[in-house]
Amino acid sequence: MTRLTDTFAALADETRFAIVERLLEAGARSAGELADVAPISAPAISRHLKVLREAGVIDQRVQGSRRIYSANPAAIRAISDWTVSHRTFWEGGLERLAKALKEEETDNGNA
Amino acid sequence: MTRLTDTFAALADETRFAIVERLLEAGARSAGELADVAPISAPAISRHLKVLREAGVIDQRVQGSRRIYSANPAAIRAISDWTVSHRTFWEGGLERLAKALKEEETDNGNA
DNA sequence: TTGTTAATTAACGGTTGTGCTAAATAAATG
DNA sequence: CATTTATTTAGCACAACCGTTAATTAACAA
Repeated sequence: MTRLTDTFAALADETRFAIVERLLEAGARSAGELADVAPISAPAISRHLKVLREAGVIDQRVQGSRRIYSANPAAIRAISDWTVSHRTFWEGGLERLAKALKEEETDNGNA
Repeated sequence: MTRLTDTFAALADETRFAIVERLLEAGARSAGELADVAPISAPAISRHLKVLREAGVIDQRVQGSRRIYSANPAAIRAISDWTVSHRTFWEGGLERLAKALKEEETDNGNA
């Protein structure tokens, strides 16, 4: 189990956050396909991927000469769980969550 | 509007995370009352509070010679909103969320 | 106004993070 | 087998982060 602070540290960098968002929205991608998230060198991207991987935010699988990365659901869920554990503080009532849930049930569209 | 990466950066430090958790769980506290979250000097705590404040994670109000700090609901909500915006990725179905919500409705206890 | 308490700011040093270029590794291709 | 492509590792520089002690600011109390 990685600490939540490590997860936050991994997501605290704009480039890494952009990488994770890309993986969340577009699905698994190779290192090369993630190169355009920021105007930095390939080695810099590679190191960001390493940081994310070591924090457990993304997973890696090797496919030939490519390394395919994907977001780790558990990491995002851990963050969500933390906010939920304090939900009564930041959310006055249940209306908003209930409404969102209801919309999903009927709507069933994606983000 | 603060960027989410700034919020994550603020919460990426163990001491700052502990401060925020204390404020979330125990409510508003003065700087002095937060001193015991970590075995570090008062100036160190003070600077962490400044980082959290500048990131919009906590609010400060002055009361005589004390500075009273409190968690900013909007910051936590922003994190929650982000996870929710990607919920379909990390949450296979709605069962878990629906269950948690249902428990809250009847139970209504806190964390 | 003198002293005490609460908290911050200033100045310094050590560690960590992030970028670069160059080099290395490993698979795919001719 | 030589070359190209994909990606990482190595080594270096610079900026940011975090802790400390000393000094400062502000409110409170005698």
